[in-house]
Amino acid sequence: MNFAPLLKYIANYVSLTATEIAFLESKLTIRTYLKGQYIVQQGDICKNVGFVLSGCTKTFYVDKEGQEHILMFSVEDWWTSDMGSFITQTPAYFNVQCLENTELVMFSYEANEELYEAIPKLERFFRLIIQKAFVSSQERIVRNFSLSAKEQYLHFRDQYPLIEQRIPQYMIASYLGITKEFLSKIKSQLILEQ
Amino acid sequence: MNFAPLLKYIANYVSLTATEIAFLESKLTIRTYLKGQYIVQQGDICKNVGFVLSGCTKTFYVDKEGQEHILMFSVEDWWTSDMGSFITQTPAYFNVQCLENTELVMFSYEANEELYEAIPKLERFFRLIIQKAFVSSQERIVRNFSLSAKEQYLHFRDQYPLIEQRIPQYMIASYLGITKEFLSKIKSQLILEQ
DNA sequence: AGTGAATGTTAATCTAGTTTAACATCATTT
DNA sequence: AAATGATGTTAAACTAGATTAACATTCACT
Repeated sequence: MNFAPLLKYIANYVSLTATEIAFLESKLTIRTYLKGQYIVQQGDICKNVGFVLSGCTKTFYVDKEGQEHILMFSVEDWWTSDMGSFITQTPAYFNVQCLENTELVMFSYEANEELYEAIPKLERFFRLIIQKAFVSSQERIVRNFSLSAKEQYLHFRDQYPLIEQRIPQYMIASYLGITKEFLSKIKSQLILEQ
Repeated sequence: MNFAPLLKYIANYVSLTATEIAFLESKLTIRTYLKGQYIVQQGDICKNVGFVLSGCTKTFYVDKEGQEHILMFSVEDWWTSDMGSFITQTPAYFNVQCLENTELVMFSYEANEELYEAIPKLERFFRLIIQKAFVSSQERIVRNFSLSAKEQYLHFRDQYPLIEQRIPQYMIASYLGITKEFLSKIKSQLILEQ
């Protein structure tokens, strides 16, 4: 059970005693999924929030035309879940699927509640990371309506250079909200421009 | 000092004792702004999160072309601030301006920190409301790339029928990420369709 | 009541990004 | 090495929404 990356991550926000760490670990589980497996499917109740130890997932939504829209990718040291489903324990709107073999630390709904009761510092920890997630979600909304597709792609490439290498281009197009054909055009334009 | 709407709102999430309420109130201030006044300007450090008692604000971003993009409206029982600036105490990205005379309960950064220390239930409260804000921000991203402008307008009208009455149409267009001319076209189409 | 500013409408022209469809490349399995 | 499926490219035709510009309406103030 390798909780080290999670503990290091938490230590950026709050500091836990040895006893608290032991209690925390006792409430968590580690689970591995194979490439292609679903962690959550649209309509499920999302029972866990996962912290990625290794691998990569995509969170996406299939619209009424059957089109897939990718909301986020999660790699090492990121979180993955359908937060809406998790917090209200109602059917999920999103799918979460593994793009690689993926190892996760699982925080179940019940474990989270117990952890908040027992260790208020963890409530602070989650408040802090959700605040950050909220802010970056808002920033993305702004980018959506103030940047062109090309500018958004450049921003993505800039901000997540490592993710771009690991993920097929048509999924990046879906994340950016454009077609794979248009992303291909943008990339060939960028090559000409250099 | 009329904190009643705030206390009622908080009671939906956590229950406070009379002593806790007294302490909370001692850390808060109420401030009124006139229509047109700025609560936060791009570049300021956002010192407060405001809870709207009455009135209405818009949170917007001015892009490099000078175009204004409205991220949210806040009316009674909603929150208003530049959350990114507030949590990191760095210069704001957004402007917050009053669309009506507006009365706010102000939570300063320092007050918030003291409140979290003194009353862990308030840390829970903020965690819960930020979780909700994060989820609705994600839902908006999905709508942005899976709905047409017309569908997005109908969704807005459905979800915020009262807000639509109070706000000029060109600001609603800005919120939806379309031009006022196109929103006008959509509305005349909808009238024909009936 | 009349004037100017703010808000809203209409229509023509334009463009960023979509759709469709055919083809190219790459990786995996047999 | 051939075959299959997954991924990526190119180009032509199309469309949702932007831009521009002229005009209409409503509001707020003297």
